[in-house]
Amino acid sequence: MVTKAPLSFDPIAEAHRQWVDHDWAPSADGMALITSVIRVQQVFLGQVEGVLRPLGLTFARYELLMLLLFTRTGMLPLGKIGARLQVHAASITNAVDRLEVDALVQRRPHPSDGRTTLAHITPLGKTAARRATTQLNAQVFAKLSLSATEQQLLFSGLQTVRSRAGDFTLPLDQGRKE
Amino acid sequence: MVTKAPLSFDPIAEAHRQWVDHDWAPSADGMALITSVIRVQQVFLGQVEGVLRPLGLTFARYELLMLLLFTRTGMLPLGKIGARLQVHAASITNAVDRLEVDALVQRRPHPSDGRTTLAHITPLGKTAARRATTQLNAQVFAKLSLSATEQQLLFSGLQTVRSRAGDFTLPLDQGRKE
DNA sequence: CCTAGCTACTTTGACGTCCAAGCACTTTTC
DNA sequence: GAAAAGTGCTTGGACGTCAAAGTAGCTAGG
Repeated sequence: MVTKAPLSFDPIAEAHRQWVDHDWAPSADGMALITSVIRVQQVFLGQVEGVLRPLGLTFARYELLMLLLFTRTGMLPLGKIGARLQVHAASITNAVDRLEVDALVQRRPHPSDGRTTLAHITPLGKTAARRATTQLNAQVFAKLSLSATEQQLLFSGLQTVRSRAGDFTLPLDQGRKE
Repeated sequence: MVTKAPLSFDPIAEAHRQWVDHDWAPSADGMALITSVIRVQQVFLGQVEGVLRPLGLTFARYELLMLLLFTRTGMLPLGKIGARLQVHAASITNAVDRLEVDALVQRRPHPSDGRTTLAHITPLGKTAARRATTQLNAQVFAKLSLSATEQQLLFSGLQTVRSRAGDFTLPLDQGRKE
């Protein structure tokens, strides 16, 4: 987590100032926003992994486990998992490999399509996923130190970005409020 | 960048629904927000690195270069760089190693403190940094597809998160608006 | 002085991500 | 039906991040 003494100024606001000083003002806000998202991700991911590490999980594996946990049959083709989690197929292969080593997931051949492999969550995997969720909820998700309004605003703005990035297309024009 | 066909629903909104269904409602918003930030970071970073790759840079190295570029003397101790960019010392060592291979940066001994190493940006490094900035500004930072208001709102919310995470402490109570 | 304790940086190792290639198994096409 | 094209997963390589351990060099306390 790096855990250093805090700076006495906001480094991103400082970068924004530099951008304006260098006549890049039109891009300054965009730069600051993108840099902020990257940094906040680092902060959040650090908190999440801090909770998961003692449980022998990482966020990538946790997400995969939860996806399977929420599935009626407890299994999903690796390809679908990649589409849902928005990660490269190679990353899924990697994650499933490690989950399989820990016996939290098991690979199974697809009954009708020989190319496809299914990832199936084991009882051990379900237990691990539930326990991790309990801890994440208590130690991270429920303590964001942001007002409900702020959280809603942030989520909504980020949803717009995701939507425009082509992550998904909402049936209606939700996710936007002019 | 993954570049897959978009889903017909928002996967994070779906996860939020699952959280509520499983009686984890109090943590659902936090989970959704954190997951959103992690995903949006992936999107932004992908766009940025897409521009930088042809230039032989990564975002980590670009940030380091810009930090040096903005310095009067063009040099900074590795430790300070780590503090400013909020990354682990080992990551700085790694980044400087690679930048040095490309002759964009040069390591120099600190004049008075034998433990400290300075990273000094070369003329080649300055050129690379400026060219990269021009492209990033034009192709990414200036085209965020968000209204100025939305950007401002997002930035502000994220700044609050960073501030509360201990990244920095503002002299006044800026960065918050109740 | 000289040892004990910091500090600053590097090294090594574990993971995650992506890209590019390679394989094997469909599906299409003629 | 056999070749061509497409799909799904795995492999190997390049990078980035962090944690932990190791190595100099600085700084205090006795």
